[in-house]
Amino acid sequence: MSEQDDNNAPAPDRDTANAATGSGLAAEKERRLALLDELRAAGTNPYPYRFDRTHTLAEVRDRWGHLEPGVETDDAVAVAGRIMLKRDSGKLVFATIRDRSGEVQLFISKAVVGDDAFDAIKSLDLGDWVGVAGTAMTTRKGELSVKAERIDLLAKAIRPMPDKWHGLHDVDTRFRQRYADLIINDEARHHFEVRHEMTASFRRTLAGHGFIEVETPVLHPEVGGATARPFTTHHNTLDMPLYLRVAVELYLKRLIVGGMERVYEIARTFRNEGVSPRHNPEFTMMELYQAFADWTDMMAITEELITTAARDALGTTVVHVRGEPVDLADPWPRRRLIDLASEGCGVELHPSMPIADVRRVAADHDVHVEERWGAGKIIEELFEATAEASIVRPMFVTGHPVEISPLARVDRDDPFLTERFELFVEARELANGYTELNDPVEQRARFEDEVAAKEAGDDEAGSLDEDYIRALEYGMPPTGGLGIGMDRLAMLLAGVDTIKEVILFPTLRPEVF
RNA sequence: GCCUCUCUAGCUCAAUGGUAGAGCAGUGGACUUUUAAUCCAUUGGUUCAGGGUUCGAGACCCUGGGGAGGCACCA
Repeated sequence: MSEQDDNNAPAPDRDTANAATGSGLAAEKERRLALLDELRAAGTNPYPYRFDRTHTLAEVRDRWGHLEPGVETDDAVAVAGRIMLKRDSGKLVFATIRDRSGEVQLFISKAVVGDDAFDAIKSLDLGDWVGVAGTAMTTRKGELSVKAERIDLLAKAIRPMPDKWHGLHDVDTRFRQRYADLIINDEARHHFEVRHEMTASFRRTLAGHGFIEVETPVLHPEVGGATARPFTTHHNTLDMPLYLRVAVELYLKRLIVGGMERVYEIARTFRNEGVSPRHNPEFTMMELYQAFADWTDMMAITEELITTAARDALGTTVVHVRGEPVDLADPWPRRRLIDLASEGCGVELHPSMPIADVRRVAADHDVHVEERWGAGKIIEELFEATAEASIVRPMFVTGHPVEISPLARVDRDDPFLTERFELFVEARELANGYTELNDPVEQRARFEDEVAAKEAGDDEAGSLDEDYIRALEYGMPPTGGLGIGMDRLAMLLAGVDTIKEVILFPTLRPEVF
C-alpha cells in the first residue's frame, strides 16, 4: 500500500473540503498551518535559525539521573529534542522529548512559565522540535525531568507522527518513509547504530594494520573483478558507454602494483540482478589488498575484522543465528569446497575428473548443467545444491576450482584448485578472499577463457582488461585480497533477516503519488 | 521473470455477502507530580485503482498497481 494522504488531496478544493469537516490528514495539516500563522502573527518565528544547547539528553541523564525522587536543583540546562509524548493535567504538562542520545521528560508548570507561554506550550504537537531552558529535577515518583522555564519551538511538524505506541509497521511505508521509521521505531534506529559501529570498527582495525583507505572509480569502462551483470550508463560529452562497478578488485590491485602495499575501500557496488531479502541492487563491500600476504593472512584478518566489529557494535562476540547463540570468537572451521561437495553428493569429486563423470553426478542430483561448463563449475553447483544450505555457523569454504576463480592464484599443491576461500554464515556468503594471481601471462590466459565464455553466451563472464594486464606487467608483489559484504555482516550483527533493515534507503519501485 | 500472500481513517487493527468500527493521534471539556497519564464528549472513510457477479461487495471473480515471502540469478 502506498501513501495515500497526498493523492487523496490532489486539488486545493479537496483540502478545504476536508478541513471544513474538521478531520483527516488534510484537516490536521490545515490546523497546524493555522497555528503557524498565529505564531507568526504574534511575532514568533516557528522555524528559528539555531539553538544553543548545553547538554544532550544522555548527558542530562548521566549527570542528574541518580537524583533521589522529589529533588529540585538549581542546575541550569538547555536541551533540544522532538516531542514524543505529552501528558496534560491542567496546570501542569509533562512532555517526553528525544534527541539522538536519548529521552528526558519535561516538567512544565503554568506557575513557572506564565499564562501566555503555557497556552503556547499546550498548543505544541507531537513531533514538534523544541529547545528548552530549565533546571534539572526529579518528580515525586523519581522521573528525571527538566523543569522548563522557557520553551522555544525550533521546528513545527505539519504532519502527524505515526502511532506513538504501535509505531509504524507497514514495511512499504517504513522503507519509503525511512524518516518516519527512524522517528518512531527504536529498532530501526538501533540497526543503523550497529551498522555505523561496524564500519567504524573496520576502519580502526585496518588503520591499526597500516591499511590506507582509497577511493577508486565507480564508473568503469570495462566490467571486471566479479562475475555479475552490470548496470550500464553513458557519458554524453565523451560519448562512451560506462558500467557501474560490480567490484573494486582490479583498481585496488593496480594500487598494489603502484607500491601502496596495503589499501582498502569501503565501496558502494552495483549489480543488475534480482532483489531479495539478501540482495539490494546497490550494496557495500569492503575490499582490501595486502602485499606480501597470502590467503592464510586474509582468513586471519577476516576473523579479526568481524569479531572485533561484533565486540565494538554489540559489546559481545556472541551473535544469534536462527535463534542459536554463536560465539564468533570460536575458531572458524576451514573445509575444502570439493570435500563439502563430495560429502553432499556421496561421491568423491575433483575438477581433474572426466567431465562426463561430473555431469553424471549432477544429473543424479537434479543439478542443471550448461553445455559450456567445465568440471570445476559443475562441482561448485553441486556444492551449492547439496552443502551450502547446511552451513549455519561460520565456516571458511576453501580451494575453489580454477575455472570459477579467474583472478585467484593456483593452489601451490593442486593445479586444479585455487588458494581461495569464502566465509559462509547462515548459508550466506559473507566474505571472499584469495592469494592474488600476479603472473601477467597467466592472467591474460584466464581472461581469454572468460572472453570465450562470454562469447559462448555467459553474460556474467568478464572481459579482457588490457590496462590491468599492463599493470601486472610492471610487477605486482605477492598479494592477498579480501572482500567482505558489509550489508550482510550488518544483518548478522543487527540480527535481522532482510537486507532492507540495514540499508537506509533500499531500492524500491517509485512511489505513485 | 514465475508462484503464493497482502493492501480498510494520519498510525495500529476489526468487520459469517446485509447500515464500515475500535484504540492512538486530532478537536472540545475536567485535572499542579504524569509515565502509552486518566475521565467525559466528539470530528474523520472513493475500503489501492478499474471492471464484473449479485437484490446487495471491504469481502467473491477478472485486469492493473504497490509491497512481502518463495523460486530463479547473485553477494
